[in-house]
Amino acid sequence: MSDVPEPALEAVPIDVVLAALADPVRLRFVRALDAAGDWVCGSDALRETGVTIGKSTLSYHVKALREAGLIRTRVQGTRRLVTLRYEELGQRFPGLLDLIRDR
Amino acid sequence: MSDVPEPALEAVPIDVVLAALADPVRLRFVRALDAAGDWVCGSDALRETGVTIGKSTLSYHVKALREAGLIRTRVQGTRRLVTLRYEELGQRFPGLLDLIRDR
DNA sequence: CGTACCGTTCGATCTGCATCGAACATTCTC
DNA sequence: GAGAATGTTCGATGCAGATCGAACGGTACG
Repeated sequence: MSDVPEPALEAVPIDVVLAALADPVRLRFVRALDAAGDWVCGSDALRETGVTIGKSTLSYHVKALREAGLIRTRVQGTRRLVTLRYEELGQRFPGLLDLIRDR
Repeated sequence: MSDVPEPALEAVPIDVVLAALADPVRLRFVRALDAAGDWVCGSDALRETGVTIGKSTLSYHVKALREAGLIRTRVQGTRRLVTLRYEELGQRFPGLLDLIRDR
């Protein structure tokens, strides 16, 4: 179980969220997570995006997204599963996820 | 009306908008424009933010915001008046302006 | 136990962006 | 027409962020 520590969304300013979403790799990654809609292995989600980056870079981006309050990370064996924080995001930043969905 | 050319909002991807808003100076500037709620001189809006940057830097940011479809620029004498593109933004990116309003 | 797998951390590097100052353009005013 | 005010453009610079590879740390599984 043991989740990776994450910030309370109330403590996250919109500035940080916008900065997190401004990176093209992270934006595509978040969209992939949204398409998955549930807990998913980060490497798998990355593969969906078609973007190829090193694993250290992915780790860097996942950390950025977690600290921006966008995703949650759970340890499962040798893997890390991630998911969007749908409920909390909907409360704190209503409409945010709708904005980044395909249009 | 709007003398300075601006993109059609349909042609602007959300990526560009997010990148435009990710800069702290531009975000504060947009908030100042939103507080004004109407055509306003960019230099005056900047003064409201309390941020002090050179005029060339302001020009650079205004251009970025315009090309991101967020603001409209009108020439009035020796000045440039700017305003948020409220109606179009509300249609193309509903909830976007609400997100960046104080919370 | 040893090995393969998945991920993090760290240092180095490189690129893009924000910033500035100087020069130029435009318009208003006297 | 001269000068002041506002703003744009351009070249140079500095810095933060994205990227990589190497080394390390757990965990599953033979």
